[in-house]
Amino acid sequence: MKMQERIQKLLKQNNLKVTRGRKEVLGMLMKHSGPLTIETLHHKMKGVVNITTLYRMLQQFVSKGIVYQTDFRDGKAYFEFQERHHHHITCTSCGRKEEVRRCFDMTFDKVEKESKGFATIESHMLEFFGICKRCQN
Amino acid sequence: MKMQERIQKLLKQNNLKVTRGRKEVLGMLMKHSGPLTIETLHHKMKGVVNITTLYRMLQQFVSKGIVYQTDFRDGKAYFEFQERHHHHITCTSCGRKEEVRRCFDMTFDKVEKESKGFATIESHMLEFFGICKRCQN
DNA sequence: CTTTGTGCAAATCCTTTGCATCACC
DNA sequence: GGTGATGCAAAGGATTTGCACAAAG
Repeated sequence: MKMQERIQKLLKQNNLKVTRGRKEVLGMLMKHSGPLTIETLHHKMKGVVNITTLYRMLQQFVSKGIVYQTDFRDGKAYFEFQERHHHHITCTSCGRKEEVRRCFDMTFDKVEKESKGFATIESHMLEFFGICKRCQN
Repeated sequence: MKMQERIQKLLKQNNLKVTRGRKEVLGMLMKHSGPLTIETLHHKMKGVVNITTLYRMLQQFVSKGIVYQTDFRDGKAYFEFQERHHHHITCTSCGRKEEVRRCFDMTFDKVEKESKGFATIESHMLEFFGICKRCQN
């Protein structure tokens, strides 16, 4: 399936109107591998969407589960398209990031059964912090 | 070992001077179970430490691994003493939080071996999001 | 034509910085 | 006494809100 088709379907499935802005932003997130801040995304989308709209759009995407929101302890939110679910490791010295492909979903299934007050688990956020080889020297 | 003794030792081990503010903040974090925002902590510490100092203190504690910093996608940082390492599940509807006691460290050890550009993993952040039983009805 | 999305400007909230003073070791 | 810690005021960034207008279904 072509990307544009896929985007259209994704939006409709989630009761979101198919607007130019949403198509372009989702497209950018799909093409770009790795987490993006609103600021970076806004830069890439110059003239397409206002930054306020971007905030509102991403909030919706996250709540619908289309986009993964994460945090690297640097005071801003990061967003990434959920192509194949994965995580990251961030260097606490220089900020360099590497993708962690391993998926823990099987392990995490147990959490759902053990969380008494909860009906369902919808998502999780997992980030690793360490020192990269370059910084260790 | 008494709490005050333990705090003193913890600070010295990490080359941090033993000040009244640090002792009281660490003490509060140890007594309180569950993650606290700076704002809440500041409220509890009224007259003891300035909010700026609190920010600086917590930054240090986190970088030393004494305190666990996490994020619940609500725009503020949360801090918790690392008594026994654990995680949380947050209701995306009402914000209710439950402790997730299960520890995944054994599983996560594999990540270290697989992260080519990284020398060590120092910490990780893991949070679950879902719907609590109360909100499901 | 109704509902939902968007842009703009302003407001709000969280966090950091600079600098002078103070306290621990 | 010297280094690191603290307080205060101000600055800096990220995110949200209100409202009028525009676009999608």
